[in-house]
Amino acid sequence: MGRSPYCDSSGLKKGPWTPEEDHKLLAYIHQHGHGSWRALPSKAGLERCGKSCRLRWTNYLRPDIKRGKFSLQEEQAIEQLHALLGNRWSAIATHLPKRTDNEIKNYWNTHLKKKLIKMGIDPITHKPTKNNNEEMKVKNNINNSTLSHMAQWETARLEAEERLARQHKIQPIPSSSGGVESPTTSSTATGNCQHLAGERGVADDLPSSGSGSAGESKNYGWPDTILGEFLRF
DNA sequence: AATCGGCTCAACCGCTATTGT
DNA sequence: GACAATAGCGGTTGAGCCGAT
Repeated sequence: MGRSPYCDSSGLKKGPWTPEEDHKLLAYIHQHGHGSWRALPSKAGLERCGKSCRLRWTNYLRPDIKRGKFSLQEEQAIEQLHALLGNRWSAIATHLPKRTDNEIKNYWNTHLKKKLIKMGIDPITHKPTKNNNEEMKVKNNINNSTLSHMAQWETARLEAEERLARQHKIQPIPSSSGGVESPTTSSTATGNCQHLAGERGVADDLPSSGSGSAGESKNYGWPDTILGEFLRF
């Protein structure tokens, strides 16, 4: 495939963003939306590639981003979602409103992974690395059976959502968003999560097995009841 | 005060998926 | 259907900060 390179090397700036650049990007997006990221930098007067602009916006400048320390609840949610979804950070991010996949990924790599290792838990399998005490075993049995169930559910749900998305292309549904959501967040994790929250009927359409492609890590909205039950463990 | 090492996190890179022609 | 352009994802890097020595 003729894929364009990450950034044309011709004089485009790299590295940390300056406040002026942030301001230019923000001002442009507020006025016009991002439209085509590829075309945005020249229109906004930025010497950056579109990808860099998109990253800056989604990971830092978006108004619906919460920054700062992760709460205990968020931390537990990440641990449990990671046990279920693996390193699918964007999928995990859909369940943590206002957190970006990049932020969650960083937090996982710098804090949670180490914490689990310290506790004698394999951060990949989420199983005890050695024979821990009986209490741990019982706890993990509960978790594993729950997670296994949830994983099946998740796979099936992905397929259903995929079908739903295809239907929407044919027959677009009216948008119900009304919050801080900028016009540019339509394809972001948070946006999709909120969007799909109103489409939970898809669960009724669950197939028996699935092969949700790895790349399709968008649109993970869980029914609150199930997610709530899941996060209790 | 200097410097060393570990940690954090914003940003980059390479890839795949999706969309358009 | 083939190809090109674009969007998005996950892994990795490196600059800057901070505490220990």
